[in-house]
Amino acid sequence: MSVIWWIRRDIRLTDNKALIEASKYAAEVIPVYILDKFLLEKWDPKAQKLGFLFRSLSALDTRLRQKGSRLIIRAGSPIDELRFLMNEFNSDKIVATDDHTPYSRKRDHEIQQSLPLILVDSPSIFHPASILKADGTPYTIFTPYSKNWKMKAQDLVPEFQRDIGTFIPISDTVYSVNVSLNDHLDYGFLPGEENAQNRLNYFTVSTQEQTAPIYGYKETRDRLDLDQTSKLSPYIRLGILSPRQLFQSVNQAIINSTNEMERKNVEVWLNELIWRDFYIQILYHYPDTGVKNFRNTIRWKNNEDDFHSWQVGRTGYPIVDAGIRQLIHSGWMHNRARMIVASFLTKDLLIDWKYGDKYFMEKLVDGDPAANHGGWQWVAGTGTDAAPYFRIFNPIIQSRKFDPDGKYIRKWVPELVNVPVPYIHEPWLMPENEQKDFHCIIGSDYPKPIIDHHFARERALNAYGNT
DNA sequence: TGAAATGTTGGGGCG
DNA sequence: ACGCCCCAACATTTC
Repeated sequence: MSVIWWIRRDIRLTDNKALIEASKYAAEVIPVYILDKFLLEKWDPKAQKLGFLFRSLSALDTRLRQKGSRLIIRAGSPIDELRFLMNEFNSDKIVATDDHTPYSRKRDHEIQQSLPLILVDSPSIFHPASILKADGTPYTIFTPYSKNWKMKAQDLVPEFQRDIGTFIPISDTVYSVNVSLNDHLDYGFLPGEENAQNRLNYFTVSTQEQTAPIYGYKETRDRLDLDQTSKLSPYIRLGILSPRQLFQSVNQAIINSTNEMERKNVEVWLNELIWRDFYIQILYHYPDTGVKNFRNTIRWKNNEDDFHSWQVGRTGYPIVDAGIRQLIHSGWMHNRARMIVASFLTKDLLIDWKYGDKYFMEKLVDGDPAANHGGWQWVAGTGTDAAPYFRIFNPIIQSRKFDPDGKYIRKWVPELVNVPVPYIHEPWLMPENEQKDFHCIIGSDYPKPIIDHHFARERALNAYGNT
């Protein structure tokens, strides 16, 4: 008898409770990843997120081969594939890390009706059902949630298993990977556990030469030109890093901080991990968070031309277009840029956040339903713990504040590469002769703004205020 | 994890 | 010297 280790959002050997659990049931563990045809059909086959996934699977396969095993990848309907695999490998159990998205829960529930699927652990640090208000209902406001989270975290022993090493026995059946790993580029994110561990180490552990970026996170995280964020999200999204290890790294960084200011910086990043848990539990308790507003009804305009301009990064607002193009070209976007482009779509263009949510999910290598729905609803002012409806980002002010020299803009919007600093945030102000001098004619080389922000702001206040 | 409008204060120019 | 105005700088409120 063997046991199937069904890998989903836990593409790692380090600190994998499902793998440890699986190895308790049988001497032979069969590592399996199933490309879900229901999800695959919806995805652009050239999307970076697929490239990153394939390469991460490939990296896991390499690690498994070093241990005398290998990864079996199938494409199809999970329940059918699992049934085939159980027959082929004479398995009597399937073990997987639990997942709390509505789709995963429905799928797993259906599978459990006919197959012995055992779910353990969670992709969040705390299980979504484990942090509740005194009356047993879920939190819908972040601040009290985070207080409770932090209190519970004091008792949490953040220990993780380095590697389960020789626990994996040989599985000598060889299957071919039926997806091409070479069609996809993964750009900035190096796949696999080793790269993920290196990045986590770089971000959280200081060396003699330099202080770890986490100790400056509070001050620099919003700067688009400095790019001092952790860049861990794609690894966290696929479970290439375990949530326990993230928690332990943060704790260690707090212990290692040399002063109050450093500790405060680390706590801001810790807060981001708590936001992630918060939105995972929101989606768990309110499964329609992705399809309907948590609060408020907005009369969207949903103009198709406007949406298209936004999608391709041709709104005429450099900071908005830079963000979108970073997403298109790298599969990732700086967090500050995400807020700016999201505010522009929902408030300036009055386009339903669901369009933006869907677009982000298609493009982002770190696209996670819970965080994405939560973030979009927050910006749109329709969410659980939403930004007030009148909080409308001014793309010019944001640009000046967080990309003062236009370095980020010039990197992603090459049409503007010669535009000098005084005009970089609002190039339409350039006189015609300067447009010629800088090889950037507004209206042909680079678009005119598709909407006037001051007009758009008033319109948004009306649309939001009258609901 | 905003921004604009409005209010207040105080310094400097100037008749 | 004085009052007046302007406006920058900052604070508060409003959307």
